[in-house]
Amino acid sequence: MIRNVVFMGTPDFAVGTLQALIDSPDYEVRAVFTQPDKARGRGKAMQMPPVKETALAAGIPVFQPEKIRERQWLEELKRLQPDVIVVVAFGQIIPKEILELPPGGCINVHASLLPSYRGAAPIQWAVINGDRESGVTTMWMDAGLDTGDMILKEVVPLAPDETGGSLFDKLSAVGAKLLLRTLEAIGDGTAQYEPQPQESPTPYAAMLTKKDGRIDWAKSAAQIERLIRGLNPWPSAYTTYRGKTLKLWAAEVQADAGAAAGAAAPGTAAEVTKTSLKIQTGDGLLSILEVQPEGKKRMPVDAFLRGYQVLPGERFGEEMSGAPIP
RNA sequence: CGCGGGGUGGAGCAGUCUGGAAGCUCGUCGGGCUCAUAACCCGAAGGUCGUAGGUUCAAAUCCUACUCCCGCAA
Repeated sequence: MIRNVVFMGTPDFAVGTLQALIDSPDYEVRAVFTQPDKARGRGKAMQMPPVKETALAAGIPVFQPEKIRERQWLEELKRLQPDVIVVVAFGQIIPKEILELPPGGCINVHASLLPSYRGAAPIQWAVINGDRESGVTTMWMDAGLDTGDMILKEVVPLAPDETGGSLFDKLSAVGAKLLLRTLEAIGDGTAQYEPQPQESPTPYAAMLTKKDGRIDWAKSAAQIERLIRGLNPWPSAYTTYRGKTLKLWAAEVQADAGAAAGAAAPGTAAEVTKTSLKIQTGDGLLSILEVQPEGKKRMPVDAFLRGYQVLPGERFGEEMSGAPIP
C-alpha cells in the first residue's frame, strides 16, 4: 500500500509530476524537498525553484537542504514516514541511508530510455545526436547515477523539427503519467524490476553549460543543425560575428549536395542574398533562418541581413586568438 | 545597488562623442517594364526619434529621473 509520498525535485521538468501527485486522490504529498533559493537572473534577485512554487501553492511543507546528505534530513524523513520517495531532477546525490528508508523505495523519473543517456541532460543529447526516439523510464534508485532497476518505460518518437524545449515538454507530461502508473504497480505488488546492463550504450549525458553551445563550423551542417535544435531554448547555440555573440535559433541543412565544393573555410558566409544566409561548414552549407545578436531580440535572417549587411566571405565564429587559418 | 548592449515611420540598422532641416537597406500602396521573379524603373503614404522634466535662440543629439527589451554572469 502506497499512500504517503515525499517528493524531491527542482526544475520545471519536475513540476508536472509533482502536480499529478498533488491532484491524485490516492496519494498524500507529505513534504517537498528542493534546492535552496538562489540568486539568479539580472540584478541577481533571489528566485525559488519551480517545484517550490508549486508546493507552496498547494500548501505542502517545503524543505531546502543545502546538502541532503546531512544527518538532520535523514531524521526529518524518518519523521515523515514516507511509503515512497519520488525523485525527479532533484540535483543532489541522495545518500544510501535515505535510499533505503522508504518501504516502496526511492523512485526516479528519468527523461530517457535507460540505460541510454544516464546523467543530467538526457533530453538535449537525444536531440543533438539525432535519435529517432526517446522516452521516459522510472526506476528504483540505487547508489549509482541512474543505474537502478527499471520499472516502466514509455517511448516517445522525435519530430523532425524537435527542439530540446519541445521534447522537454513532451517527456515531462509523459513522466507524470508514467510515475502514477509506477506507484500503482508498486502499491499492488505487480511491479517488475528489470536490472540495467552495466554499460550504457551512450556517453554520459553530462549537464550542459553555455560553452556546449559554441558552434564548431568544422562539423557537418547536419550536426550543427541538430545542435541548434537540441540547445533550443537553453543554453542555445551560438557563434560570433564582428566580435560579438550571435545566437542561432533555427537553421536548415542545405539540400543541394554538390554545392559544397569546400572552396571556402568553415564558418565563411558562402552565399548571401537579401533574404538568406548560407554558411560553409566542414561538410555542406547551413542556411541560417533565425538569429539573435548580442543585446537584441530574436529575428528572422532577412531582418538581420537588412540591418547588418553581411558580406560574402565574412567569417563567423572567429576567435580572438587571431591565429591565421590556412 | 553584479557587468553590459539597446528602445529612431511596419522590420532591421545609421545618425548621438563634435546640438542646427530624419537617413540607409527593406516592407507597404499606386504606376511601368517583363514569359516570369526575392529582378528592374518611376511615384506615394507612413515617425510627438521609449516616457517625464531640465539646459539652450535651437535637442534624436547635452543633463536628471523613470520605464520597457535583451546579452553576460549565476
